[in-house]
Amino acid sequence: MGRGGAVDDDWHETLRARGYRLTPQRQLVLEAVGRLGHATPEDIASAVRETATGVNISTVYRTLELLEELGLVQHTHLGHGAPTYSVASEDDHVHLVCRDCGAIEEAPPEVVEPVVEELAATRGFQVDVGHFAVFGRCRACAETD
Amino acid sequence: MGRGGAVDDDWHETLRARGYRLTPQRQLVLEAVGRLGHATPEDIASAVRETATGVNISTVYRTLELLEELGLVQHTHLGHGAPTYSVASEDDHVHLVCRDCGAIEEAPPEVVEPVVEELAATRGFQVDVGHFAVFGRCRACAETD
DNA sequence: TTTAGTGCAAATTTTTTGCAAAGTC
DNA sequence: GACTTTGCAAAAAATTTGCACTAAA
Repeated sequence: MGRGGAVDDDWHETLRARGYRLTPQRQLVLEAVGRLGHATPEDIASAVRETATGVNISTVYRTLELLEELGLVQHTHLGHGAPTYSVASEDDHVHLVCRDCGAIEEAPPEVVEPVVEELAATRGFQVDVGHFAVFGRCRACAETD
Repeated sequence: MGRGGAVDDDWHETLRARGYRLTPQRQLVLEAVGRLGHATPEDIASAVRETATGVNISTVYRTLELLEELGLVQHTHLGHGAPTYSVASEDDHVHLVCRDCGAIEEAPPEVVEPVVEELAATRGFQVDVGHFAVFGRCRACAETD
């Protein structure tokens, strides 16, 4: 499931480099984010609660905020309510959110490449592909219709 | 400010056709949505409160839900917290949200045309261009950096 | 030991819901 | 007059914050 041993230790450095401490809660939250993929703070709290001693929900919020500030995780707004978190080291991808069933598909960034370039060229707008959210209806829902 | 007289009356029909009633609150909310552009329920409530007798916040929520169901308004998630509403009769457009200053630019749908077509062809995913939200940094913020 | 981090509980903020009164058809 | 809608207030989420206690370094 890993993508090389280095990643597993990098965050220790990242934390200490800025004077932050290494705690089991932070480790658990980071692991959960990686394991769950797109997960809301609530999802993460639940997952962590099963796996271990338990991490308080407010600690989850605080930890996610910290990890995001450090660039270890990032959040994306997928349309409904809560933002979802994922580890930043993973490849960026475009999110396809189905408005009917809520399913989330992912597509490679190349798909939106032409748009990204055009916006940069014509408007100087630098697209953050990781937060690129596309709404619509997935194949399954379109056919059910 | 109008875009033809027909539009002003159409919604009366739309409401009555389904047995809904025509109330000043509904009219005020719909007007405010059109006037404000991308507005949160809260924004709309404030705007309406100034203009008239006042419409309760819960009525604003209920009205927006109804108007959306009728296809008169639509909401878009632009990244931060609250969804924003706009009248559905206006041309669809792509939202460019700056992650630094929060500014919202709009781009014509042609910009994302190639992406829309590719997703339809390869995945059967029907993109709702009106909800297409692109995150990134606007020219001004990129230069300030 | 010293300072950061956590848990807990209370405070906020945002949206939803129940019901009686008021309004539209 | 019958049946919707609204306003109000309370109920539910979803986040945030203050503080005493615990734990890294």
